[in-house]
This record gives sequence, structure tokens and C-alpha cells, in this order.
Amino acid sequence: MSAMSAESLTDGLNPQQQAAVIHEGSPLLVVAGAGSGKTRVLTRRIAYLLGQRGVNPYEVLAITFTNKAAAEMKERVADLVGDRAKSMWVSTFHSACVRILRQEAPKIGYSNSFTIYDSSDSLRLITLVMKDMNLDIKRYAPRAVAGLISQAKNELQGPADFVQSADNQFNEIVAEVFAHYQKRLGKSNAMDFDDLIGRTVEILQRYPESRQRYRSRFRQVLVDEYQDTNHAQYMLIKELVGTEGEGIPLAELCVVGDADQSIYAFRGANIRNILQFEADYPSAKTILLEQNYRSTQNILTAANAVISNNEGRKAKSLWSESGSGSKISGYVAESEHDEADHIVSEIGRLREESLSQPGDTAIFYRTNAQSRVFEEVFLRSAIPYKVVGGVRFYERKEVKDFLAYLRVLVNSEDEISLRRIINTPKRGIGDRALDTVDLFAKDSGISFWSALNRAAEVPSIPTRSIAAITDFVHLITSLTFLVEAKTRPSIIAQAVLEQSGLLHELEKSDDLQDESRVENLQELVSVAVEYEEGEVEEGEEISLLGFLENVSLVADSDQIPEGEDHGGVVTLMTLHTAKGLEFPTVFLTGMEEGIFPHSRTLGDPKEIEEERRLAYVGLTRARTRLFISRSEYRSSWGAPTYNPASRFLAEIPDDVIEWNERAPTPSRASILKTSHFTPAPRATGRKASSTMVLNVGDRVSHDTFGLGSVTAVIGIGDRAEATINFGSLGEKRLLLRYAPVEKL
DNA sequence: ATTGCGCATGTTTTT
DNA sequence: CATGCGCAAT
Repeated sequence: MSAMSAESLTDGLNPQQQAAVIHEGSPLLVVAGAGSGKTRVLTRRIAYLLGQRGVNPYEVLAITFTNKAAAEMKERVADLVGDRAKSMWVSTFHSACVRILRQEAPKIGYSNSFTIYDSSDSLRLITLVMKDMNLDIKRYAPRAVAGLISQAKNELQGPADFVQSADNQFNEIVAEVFAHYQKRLGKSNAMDFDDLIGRTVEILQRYPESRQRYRSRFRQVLVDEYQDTNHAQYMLIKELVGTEGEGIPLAELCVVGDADQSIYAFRGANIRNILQFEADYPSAKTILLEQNYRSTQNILTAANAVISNNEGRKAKSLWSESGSGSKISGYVAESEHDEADHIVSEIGRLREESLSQPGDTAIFYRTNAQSRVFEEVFLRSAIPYKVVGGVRFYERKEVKDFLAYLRVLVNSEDEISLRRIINTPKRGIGDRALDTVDLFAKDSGISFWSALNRAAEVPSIPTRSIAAITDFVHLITSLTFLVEAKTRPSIIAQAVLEQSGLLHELEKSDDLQDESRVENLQELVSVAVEYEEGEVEEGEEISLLGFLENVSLVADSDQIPEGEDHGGVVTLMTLHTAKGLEFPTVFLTGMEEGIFPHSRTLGDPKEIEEERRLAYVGLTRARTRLFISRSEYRSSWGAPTYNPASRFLAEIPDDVIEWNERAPTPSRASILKTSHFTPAPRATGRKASSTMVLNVGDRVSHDTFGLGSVTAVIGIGDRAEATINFGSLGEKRLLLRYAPVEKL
């Protein structure tokens, strides 16, 4: 295939886009507003590098936010330059790091078949470690500990750094758990999500020859969604690009992002990375893309107006040539059910009038829980839909059990998986037996798996247990032969299913839930078949390890229906998963204080700003039709609430939105007045509303603890927590949101 | 060792 | 409300 001409690669691009495509010689920051064609710029730029600048595809590393985006980008580049595109690395941060680690892990004491722990696996291990340390799980929530450890890792801090900065007893404990946890991960030949990035950085920093190798390979580094990178990711890029005067000249770096769309601060993303790009790379050039090719002007006006309420942002204003379009349509529903009903029938109407098809339509909400009502309504409608995310397939018990078997076959040191399956299905190996084995393992300084192999030697272990354990060990060993013989993953999976007894256990049950569990397990086998048939990265071979890696790194967004028309179905998802997508017709729902912005953010201006960016992301997903709705009444967790209109609604200029006549949207002033959650009495008036206000000294009655008096109150609204003295039962700290207390 | 029940606890967003 | 966990009974 002949190289495309320079002209055709810059064809149809505006001057800024063109400049971004052909820029050469210094780091490049492309500040790309929503819908400004950044994906197009990125793909054209890569094609230009390959076609016009003689760059070898082997030298290209492009980081995207999701696997799906990576696959699409690769495909689009292949359309432009052909099969040569195959040897580029286009992947997510996590996948790229795994690829490097599969090569380099032995340097840090791992085998290259290490296991990847997801957050629930790492939470299990942390809990295990804490129990081993005799820590009170109730006093120190493993979840909180896990959160802090993850945060630290995102900042590239190890246990040692954590000890340094520990300023209270809790942090000191966390530091200790951190150290043990990290050791256990190593012994299990496992890495958690954060390690994938962090340990790659560590290798690049510690081993000059590794660093040199990747630096001399990746001469062109491109990063999408740069505003959502955390410190570890930032350092990874920095290490790969290199520093001046170190022999190899800097790689050419091109990052693309939009500070206004930064929505992942909660998991360590640092806007600083994009705002300070010019300071980090003094010779950097910045190109601004402000022309929007996606939405109508009315939609953009709304989005611009909302985002302009954030302090200290770089002024940027999207504009479009596509005309004002129709007005945004606002709807105030009575209840969440009414909201869902209205939206679904609206989608039906649009289809009947041939204005918009289900496949062109998306419904966004702030939290996954909100999808439920929609699902109920859709089920009774004739409109096809798909909920993306939520209770994820790979997080279901039976699927995790199944995967744990496969993981153990690849890596028998993986203690978390091993413990998970050793008595699943039930084989008569109980906690007691396991503890004995564990003790033996620790005493003899061998791994858990090795100890299981020598079960007969374990002191004072019942013969029954020895027999059960030996059977299990035989099962695993015989299945391991399949892996060594490089049997296809789907065949191994099927064998595991049958021989482990997992399938049998569920099939003999008459619980109706178990029926769908069986389906899920079969589904996983199909996924394995798909993996075998699918495209495999160059240089990778089909293996069980590869399959596991694939399923470990799938994201919600990878489940979005493919193609222009999304398989003809309405797509439902959270605003977070909606990032980077666009739909002709968009419904933005649940626009209420406490829902969106979420109640947990109400007390913190910084977090409110992040919510506002999220709103901005939501608004700018729409091409032509945008519907916004809120509900006056909502029953969340059984407790009815009356939330005032979201502040973001008042930030949308009146002349671009048209409300249904039922109720006008309140003025900004009245929203501000009510935004601190004046509690609305429940219709029946019996129980406290979720936002009851208590003061010190109040007498209350609790459903289980009885009478008590309030001794302290902290937090406001949904976050309010009261310390209540229940006399002989002692003092309890209760989150008013959940506690069944009544004010007397 | 397994099963079952009751209670306490908690959900923002996710690679 | 739902789930998960700890504890008691079998």
C-alpha cells in the first residue's frame, strides 16, 4: 500500500488540528475541548508520523483510556496506513505496563506469569494481613486501609515513605499493614492494579538497561486523556520520554487532554499534570482546539455556561458552526418512576417520528444504583436497551471462583485465589484445617501451596483433611498439565468447569439464581473462545495467561455496544463511563442536589467543581438532542427524599432550555437557599427523613438501641454523624443517613 | 464442617 | 434494602 500524501492526511482539518498533526521537534500539548476532534487529530498524527516522517510503527507508543479506544484507534490508523500499524503499541496504561512487566518482572523478584489482583482481591489480602496482625477489623476498616494504600501507590510511595509521613496512630498501623501486604503480594507472585504502574516505574528508574531499552524503542509517545493521569502515570511517561543529556535524545511526546473534563481526582488523577505541562517541558508547544464539531450551539452554550462557574480554570469557550439547533428539553418529574416513564416514552416517540433511533440514544446518571428504575421501565417497553457497568460480570462470585481456578493453574503461589477455591465447591477442607496448614507453611518457611503438597507432614492434622487436600492438589496438578501442554484456554476452562465440580454443584441446585450462574460460567468459556479467535497483539501468543490478562483489564466502557448505531440499543451508563463518547440523543437524569452533585461532595468546594466538570462532560456528549430531567421525589434506600433542583440547572441560561410546564425551574437564589438540605417531612411523618437534623442534647429513640441522648454531631446533610449515648449500651456513632433513629 | 440466622454496616464515580 | 459477616446450632 502506498503512503498517503501529506495533503490527504491533513485534509478536512482546521488549522489548529493540522498544526497538531504535523508538529515536530518538541513536546506538544493539545488542549482539546469536548468534541473538538481530538481522536481524529491523534490518529491522523500517528498516520502522518508513519507515512510522512518515516517513523517506524515499532517506535510508537500510544496510551488511551480504555481498551476499546485503543482498538478503535489502531483500526483507524490501519485504515490510513495499512497493516504496518500492527506493531505499534496502542493500549491503556495498565495494559502497556503489563506488557513491560511480563518482560521485566524477574528483576524485582516476580515470575513473568504473575497474577493481577483486582480491588476485591487486594481487599481480601489486606483483610487477611490485618487478621494475621491481630488487628481489630471493626476498629480499622480494611476498606479504608486499602484506600490509603492505593492512594500512596498512586503517589509512588512505598511502605517506607508512608511510615515517614504517618502522623497519627491509624496511619502508623496502615503503614505496617502496607509493608506486610506488599510482602504478601510478592510471595503470591501477584500485583494489584496500582502496582502495575508503580512497579513499572520502579523498574525503569532502578535499571538503566531497561530504561535505555524502552527509551530507544519508543521514540514517539502519545497520551490521550492526559488530564486524568495520576502521579504514577505521569512519572511513567516521564521515564519513558527521558531526560535531556542522558545519551538518548528525548522521545517526541504528544499529550491530549482537557482540564475541564478531569473527573478522576478521586482515584488520584492530578489536574496539575496537564496544567503544568509547559513547566514540565519548557520547550513545549501548546495548541488549543476550541471548535466543536459535535454539538449544536445551544448545547455548547449550556455547557460553557455551567463550566464557567469553576474557579481558576483557563478560559476556554467552545463554539460550533452547526447552528443553534433545538432547545434543550427540561423535565421535572414527580418521582424517579415518572422520570423513567417519561424518558422511555419519549424515546418511543422519537423513534415513531423517525427523529432518533434507540441506537442513537444514551441515558446518563450519576450513580449505578439509578439504573434500576430505568431497567424496570425498559423491560416492559418494546425498546431494546443495555445497561453498561454496575454489577460487573467479572465481579460475580461464580465468575471469580472460576477465574481463581484458572489463575492458580498459571500461578500456584497465588494465595488469595488458592484460598478462594480450595473449598469451593465444598470438599470438607475447613478453616481449622487451613489454619493448621498455614501454620506449618510459616514454620517451615514454605509457601501455602507447597504446604498443601506436603499435607501429610502437617502436625496434628486429621486424616480426613489430608485426604481432602491431597485430592485437591491432584486436581490442580493434573489440570496444570493442560496449561503446560499449551492447551487452548477454552478447553482448559471447560475442563476446570467439569473437573472442579463447580458446574455440578450449581446444576444440581434448584435455586433459580444458580441457573443464571451456570449460564455465566458457560459465558466465560465463550469469552475464552472469543479471545482465541480475536486479534492478538503482535508478538503475543494465545495462552491461558494471555486470556486472564485480558479479562483482568477489561473496563466497563469496553462493554459498550459496538458500532455506529450501538447495536440498535439505548445505552445506559454512569457519567464517568460516558467520557469520550458521543450520541445524537442524550438524556441527562437525576439533576438534583444530593444526587448530582452527589451528597458526598456537598461539603467540599473542590469536589463540587469536579461534579461540575462531570456535568460538563455529560452535556457535551450530545450531538443534537439533549434532554435534562430531575425528580421532585425519590425513594432511595427505602427512605423517601425530596431533593431540590441541582445547582447546575440554574447555571444553564434560560434561553437555551425549555421546561415542561408542570413546574418552572427555581431561580438560582432559591436553590442556594435550599441547597443545604432543608429536610422535607415524609408523607407519613413517622420515621426520620434521611437528612434529619439533630443537635447536641436531643433525645432520640433508636429501633434497636432504644432511648439515647445526642452527645455530638459532625458533618452536614447526608454526611451527618451523631454520637449518641444509649446509657447502658454505651455510646454509638451513627450515620444519620442510615440509622433508624427518631427525634423525640 | 456446614448451615442458618440475625445483625451491623454501607454505595459516588473505576483502571 | 441488600449484602456480608460473625456467631450459634446441628
